Amino acid sequence: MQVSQIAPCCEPLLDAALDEREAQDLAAAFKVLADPVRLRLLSLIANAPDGELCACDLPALVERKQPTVSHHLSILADAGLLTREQRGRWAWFRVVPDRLAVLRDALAA
Amino acid sequence: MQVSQIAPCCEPLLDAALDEREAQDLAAAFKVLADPVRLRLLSLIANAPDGELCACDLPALVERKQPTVSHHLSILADAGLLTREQRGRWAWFRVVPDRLAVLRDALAA
DNA sequence: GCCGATCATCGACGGATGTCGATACCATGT
DNA sequence: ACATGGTATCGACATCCGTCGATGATCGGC
Repeated sequence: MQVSQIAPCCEPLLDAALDEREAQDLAAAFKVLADPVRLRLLSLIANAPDGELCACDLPALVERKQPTVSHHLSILADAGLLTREQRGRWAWFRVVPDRLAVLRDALAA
Repeated sequence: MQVSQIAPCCEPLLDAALDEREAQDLAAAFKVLADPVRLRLLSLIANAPDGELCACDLPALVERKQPTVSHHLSILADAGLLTREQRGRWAWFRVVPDRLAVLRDALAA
């Protein structure tokens, strides 16, 4: 999906008109959130017992096959919304709340 | 694009795990924002002198042809992010900040 | 060193989406 | 009534994206 790290790119939408590059960056960021599987992965990981979840459990939780889940986790991690930590055979993921805050600020009044 | 009105659908992402329907609704809402032309239209209209802009000026401002702009305006209006008012031959658009607030709340900590 | 398990990557397929020319619709002014 | 001009709709096209089977890479245990 060609994702780059979500970063503060511009004033809030309602405070100043976006130029073309700012609009592209912000749209790319929202595109990451514009998929129901990715939203569920984010919320499942954020609400997991210790704030982290093993990739091995996720295909069953979101009802998708393993390559599909891996694909979505990559997109979320590339955007900086998740961190990935390899522990033995297993990959553990945590959310990075600051990245969501960037998008929230773009929608501020 | 099959858009329905943006409405509060769920607890903030980080506060509770989304079920499948909530995730679909929220993803559909973010999909509306996941396009650079639509983001520019929103910010241009929000920052216009009287908070409104005539559709006739928009193709030049966003550098797209008239059918393309009309298409994006329809998507934004269907989502409830814009209101459309016909005045004579011209269509005037205003933003509905409350709808953006719904999405901002979904990203709250 | 081999095997099994976990996860990423590749390739292919189908459906969704952005774009725009052509056209239809509708309100206004002559 | 007609012509004009702004806007929405239609149809077509190219591209993008989600999905998953097959495969590859890597790690731990036997």
